Amino acid sequence: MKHLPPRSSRIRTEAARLFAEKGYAATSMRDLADAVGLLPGSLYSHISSKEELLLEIVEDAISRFTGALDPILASDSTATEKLRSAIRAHLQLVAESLDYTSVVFHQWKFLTSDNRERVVSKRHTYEHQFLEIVRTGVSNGEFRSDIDSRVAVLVVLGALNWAPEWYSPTVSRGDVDVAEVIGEMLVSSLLPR
Amino acid sequence: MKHLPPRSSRIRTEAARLFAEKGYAATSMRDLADAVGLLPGSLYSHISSKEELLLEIVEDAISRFTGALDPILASDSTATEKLRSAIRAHLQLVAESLDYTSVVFHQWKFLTSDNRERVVSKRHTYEHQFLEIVRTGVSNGEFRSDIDSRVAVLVVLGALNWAPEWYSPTVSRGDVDVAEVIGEMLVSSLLPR
DNA sequence: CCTACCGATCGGTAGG
DNA sequence: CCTACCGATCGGTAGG
Repeated sequence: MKHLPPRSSRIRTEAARLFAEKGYAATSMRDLADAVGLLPGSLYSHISSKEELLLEIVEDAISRFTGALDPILASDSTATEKLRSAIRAHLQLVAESLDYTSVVFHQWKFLTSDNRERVVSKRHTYEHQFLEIVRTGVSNGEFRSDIDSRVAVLVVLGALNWAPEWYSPTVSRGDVDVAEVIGEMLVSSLLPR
Repeated sequence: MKHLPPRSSRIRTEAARLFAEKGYAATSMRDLADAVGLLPGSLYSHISSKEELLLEIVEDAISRFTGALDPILASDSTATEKLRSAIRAHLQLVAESLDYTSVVFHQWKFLTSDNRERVVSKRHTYEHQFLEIVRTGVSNGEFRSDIDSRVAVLVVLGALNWAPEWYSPTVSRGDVDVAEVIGEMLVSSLLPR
């Protein structure tokens, strides 16, 4: 019988689940306390505030995304291969931690002032990593040049960011690997015809 | 000097704006009352409840989307042309009514029981309209057959549903028509190579 | 459409 | 980590 994870990380996991499911604003600290088996006030010996909890979840999740892209960007693959790897890595993270991903993409708006700005800028970093791949591909002729690179990134990330809404371990259990299909579609959308 | 729209429709417009901006749960009836220049209690002579207001906004918006696809599906164009038209129509609606679109895609989760089920089923109808286009294209050879049609629809709608996050009248004021670029990318992603 | 108000619930804290 | 509680705010209503 394994021992449970330390309470504070248990709290973060449950918070991510609740924020993903009900939304940040509609999740009360009492909901969270129930989920981890504490009384509401007791949460505050482990966390400092509700928003701090959201911030930790969001920053942690974004770091995983940007971190997964670093080795891909640093590799000496073609832009086409890099884009395909980036898409695969992104969907892998989505599947691995659906709740965290869902929170980072849909709940970051509830952060206020400084917290919000920091997160927005980290998200821009992630978008920029994709942009770099696309731009490289356009300039060396791998990708078609009649498509604006920034729009391309928004389309690709749009399709990917929407994935937590429907992507689930079940979907990928079929005989086709859904992530590969998505990657194939999105890469194709950029290849010259 | 034009006269203002009737108060009840003004309430719905402002509600859509606030729900889109702050989220449904985080928008209070007091926020809404302030926005339309009434006292909180007075709202209830025009609407029956907060959720009813959300339901009206969401159902109205979905109807515009499915309604826009009807003539496209009924036309005798090729699947490729239909898909391109559907994408254009979708983005047109997004640009025209950003708030309503944002609410329909991100706030429908706050509907409860019956209301929620009705809305989910209307959204499925919309997805099915796209699915029909893609399936037709696959079976007559216009679209590649190695891509699962359902996944294709989720990718296309993912990219489109994400658009309210960044798509704005400003974006399309450049020398390129962003909607055309998106359409070109998404159609290309399905063409045989 | 306002006045005046309801009970319920919110995030968070003091003191142990 | 619990007991006991805070002021603020919530969606909504009765009566005019």
